[in-house]
Amino acid sequence: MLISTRGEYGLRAMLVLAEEFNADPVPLRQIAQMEHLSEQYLEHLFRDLRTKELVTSFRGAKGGYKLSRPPAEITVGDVLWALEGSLAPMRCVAGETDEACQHKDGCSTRFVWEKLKAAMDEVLDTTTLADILARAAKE
Amino acid sequence: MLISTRGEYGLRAMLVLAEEFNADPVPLRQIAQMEHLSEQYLEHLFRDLRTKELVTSFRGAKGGYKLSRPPAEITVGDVLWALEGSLAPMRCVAGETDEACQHKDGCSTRFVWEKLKAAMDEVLDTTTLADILARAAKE
DNA sequence: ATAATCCCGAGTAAAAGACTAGGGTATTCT
DNA sequence: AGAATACCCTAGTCTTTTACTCGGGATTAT
Repeated sequence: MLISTRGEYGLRAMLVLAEEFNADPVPLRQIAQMEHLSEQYLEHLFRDLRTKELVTSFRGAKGGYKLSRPPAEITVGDVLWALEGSLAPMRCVAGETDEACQHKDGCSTRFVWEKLKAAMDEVLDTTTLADILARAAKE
Repeated sequence: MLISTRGEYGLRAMLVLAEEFNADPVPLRQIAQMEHLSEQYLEHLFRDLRTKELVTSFRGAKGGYKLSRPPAEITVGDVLWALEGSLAPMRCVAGETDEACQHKDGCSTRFVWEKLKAAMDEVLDTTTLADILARAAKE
């Protein structure tokens, strides 16, 4: 019941890009060094971030990545969903691949998972990268 | 980022006991049959539920398990915490084994995990087994 | 041309998850 | 007393997921 390193590292990397939003693209090597992460591992994460159109890539020398949208328009949920796949506490409320609950007799626990997911979504969908930067700046 | 089968099965089993709170102890075999679960696997879960004092066991013929407290005094969080170990999205906010965040430069993502955990705890700590039964009865 | 980058498919080692096996112990019913 | 019922406990195993590494190819600035 934990966010994996994909989500953790990915969010940290996205915050670096958020800080550099008005500058040149940032190469992964630089992010890796700043955040003490494996460059090769980051590449995998960024492949997903790119296909989900959260970042734009620039190839070749002087290349790197930039956010596709301003930091205020990217939520934590966007990032985690792209990297973790799903953020629901239970498959039956994950949406996406709507695999029905196979308990005919009305799964009584489902409403708990729905409440839990709603509470999580509330935070994930309202917190943006800009919010995090603003919060960090105050300290 | 999912609740495991431990939490899922355990909660379902606890709901059976909640329904039978005023009756005789319920043997695991019966719960296993009703919920289509492995009896042996349930035994493992109930060991944890017992050490966390959520259920009381009665050995021998006519034995089984009963809730240690009324259904209105056992929350979903109690059950899941007993079975899943921790319910935080990130180790650094899990409490318990307080392993400090090793980012000296003030981990800016931490506040997200704290908000997320708070939102989850709100649901987990306020929803009781009695609430779930009441909800299920309405349908 | 060359160096700096992103791009991509495999492969792998470790950990976690989801159980099963098989014995022991306490209690009750007959 | 003895059989049956049930909890109790330690191991072990199989599968899936996680967290990476490896090695090469494509693209672009200088």
